Amino acid sequence: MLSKKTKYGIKALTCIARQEKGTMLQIASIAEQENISHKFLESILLTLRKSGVLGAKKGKGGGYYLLKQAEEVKMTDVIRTLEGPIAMVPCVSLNFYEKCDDCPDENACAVHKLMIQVRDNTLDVLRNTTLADLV
Amino acid sequence: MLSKKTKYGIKALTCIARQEKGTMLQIASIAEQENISHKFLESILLTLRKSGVLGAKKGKGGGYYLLKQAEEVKMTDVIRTLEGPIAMVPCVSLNFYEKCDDCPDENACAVHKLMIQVRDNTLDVLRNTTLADLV
DNA sequence: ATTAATCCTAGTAACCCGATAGGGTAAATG
DNA sequence: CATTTACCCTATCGGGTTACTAGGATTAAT
Repeated sequence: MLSKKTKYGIKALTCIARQEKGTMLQIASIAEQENISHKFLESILLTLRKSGVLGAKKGKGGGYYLLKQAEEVKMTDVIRTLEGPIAMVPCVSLNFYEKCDDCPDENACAVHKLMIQVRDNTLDVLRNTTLADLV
Repeated sequence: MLSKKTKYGIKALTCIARQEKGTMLQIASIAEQENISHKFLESILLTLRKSGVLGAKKGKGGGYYLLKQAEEVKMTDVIRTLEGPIAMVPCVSLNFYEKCDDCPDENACAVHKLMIQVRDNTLDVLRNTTLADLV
């Protein structure tokens, strides 16, 4: 299940991407448009800024803006930043790999085999979808 | 993330499927083979029995056995039984649909659009993988 | 100086997951 | 028929995560 954090994050990004280039969008404005708790959204945008997708300007007239072209913001990156692993099981995760404590042999594991396929198909979608495709 | 419940369930099913037809496999035996807590596995197999995939025989010499051909046990069914929805967001779930409380218009929602694609790709894999493919 | 905005740390209530406890029930065996 | 074996079922609990909140610090325009 996708967390609300990720869901809100993607929605916020599309809001910002729809903005004319060079203009700012404020937390309050996004929160109202998308029915998101202001404070919660604040923490989400902070994470996105730290990850390098968003820039922010403080003070009066400040707000958030995209640092990259919308075409360059891949969904894989956004989801990994906000949600964590894309794989359904740590032992098939590319970026967050972890061995299972049960399972002496990964290659013999039915779940492993199955989840690699699921992961590859999901990655295929997420890698080829950018923010530009969503606005 | 796949819950351990589902993970263990799939592993247990493959154990049972590997068995010669007509023979029983006991909880204790599966638990030991796959390093799963005996009691936890018990509750998982119970769920699978109630869903109609497994049959059980009580008493001495009892155990679990497949009620269907391994080729007929689709991963979609198993996962829906143990994990619940396959979709990453309730608003794109076929079997567990739920409207989002934010989101006035689903068709205008970026997350919705994206997650439908992910769902379709995942379903494609899970529908075309049966227990027989995993043993 | 004041106001408006982001930045940042901490905390918390509610929920879910994995596991356990403890007995109940059915069936085979001697 | 008693005993043992193995599944059936409910309840509970600790720990972790999620979604959200509080409260102020910092920065920048007016």
